[in-house]
Amino acid sequence: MSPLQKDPAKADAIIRAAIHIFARDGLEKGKIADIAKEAGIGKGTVYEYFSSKEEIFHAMVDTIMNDMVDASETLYAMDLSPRDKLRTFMRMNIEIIFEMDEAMLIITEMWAQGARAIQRGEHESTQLSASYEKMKHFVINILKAGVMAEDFRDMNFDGVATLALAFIDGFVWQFMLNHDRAAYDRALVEGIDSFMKGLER
Amino acid sequence: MSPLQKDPAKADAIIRAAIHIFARDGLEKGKIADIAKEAGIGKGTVYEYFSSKEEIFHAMVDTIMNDMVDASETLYAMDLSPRDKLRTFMRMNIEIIFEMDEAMLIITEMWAQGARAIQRGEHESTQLSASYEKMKHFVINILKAGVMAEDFRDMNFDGVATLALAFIDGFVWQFMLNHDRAAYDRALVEGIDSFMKGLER
DNA sequence: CTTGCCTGACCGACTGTTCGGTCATATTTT
DNA sequence: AAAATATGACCGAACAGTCGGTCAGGCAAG
Repeated sequence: MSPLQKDPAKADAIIRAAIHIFARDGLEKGKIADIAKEAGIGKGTVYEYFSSKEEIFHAMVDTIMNDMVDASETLYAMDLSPRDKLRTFMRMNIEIIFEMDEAMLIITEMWAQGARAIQRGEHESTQLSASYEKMKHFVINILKAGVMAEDFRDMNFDGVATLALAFIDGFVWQFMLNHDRAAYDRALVEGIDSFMKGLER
Repeated sequence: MSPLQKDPAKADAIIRAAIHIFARDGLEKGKIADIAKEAGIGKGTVYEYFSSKEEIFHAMVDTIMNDMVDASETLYAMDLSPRDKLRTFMRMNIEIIFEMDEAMLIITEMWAQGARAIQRGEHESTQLSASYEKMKHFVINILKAGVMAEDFRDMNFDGVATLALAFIDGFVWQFMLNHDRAAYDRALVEGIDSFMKGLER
């Protein structure tokens, strides 16, 4: 499971290479040989650091989700009124995810993989949903602060946080297949405005 | 790419079998042999109806997206006030997608595939986004009717429709990895309420 | 007999993983 | 200091399993 001892920097280089290759070719079609080449090492060496392709998947998801949660945490730490904070949190989160476009493709595939596992009756998919829960708690806390400050109406926090995260993901989603920057900006502004309006007292 | 002379019912049976197998095993790992067995025919016969695995993908996406658009169209045709219509449209659409859970998994993978193609510079991904545009237009028309009837405030229709669809997709998404029915119901009610509240005048 | 669908054994390309061997560097010995 | 030795990171050729696609023959209908 763990990047064995050895040189952690090299393990990280392999992960970065893997993100690049798997984003380009897909989880199944992405070849270990290509990852090795991309990382500037031999194919055999990859197996000195990770014992299987699957283990690379896991390490990769950890890296990606940590990056995402870290970014969200930074946004969450901003010193703003709840209203402005929520608005900025949503907008910036979307921007960040867009910039992590390679990661997004991988997460999409891993998500499908996790959903299949669940439908098969396995309950393993904690890796992705744990990160998701963390992000949801950021939103919930902002919402609670907003109600406390009388910025927002009273609400079911979990439901509204779900709406917020659904919007973020669904939005990124839609524009994965439609790189129309102008439409994107317009929709983002109006979408967030409309969402914020629904929170008013 | 070509549909087929031959027996269209058998072609359809192959598609249905393919949806089942690919949802279970993934697009890459799903085997033609398994699809044939599931459809109750020999592997060679599959190739009488489709010339390649890729062609099965395309036909499958067509079938799935047609089913989804048809379902949305039925909802869209309901005779309700814009307010109730939008509410019902969103709720029912989510229910329908949940019931098409196998299809959802496949669309997720195809979506990632399409996004990769676009990042590669190819502009092919019309198949999925065309259906998406249709659904968006249903929403836009309901919104327009709502403004006309003075149910809703004035708005940027495209932006709000994007929000609505993002919510639908993102919502289904979140619960692909978390089959908590109670949480799902609560979040859905509150999410839609909040969304609708953002549309008030 | 001819036509045409149907079949599954077969082929060959592909790729995750293994493993015996190489070599740069560290450590010990002289 | 220099030689001898030990270590383990590194490598890629070879292996073994997998699967999409083909095709020569089977079988039913007319």
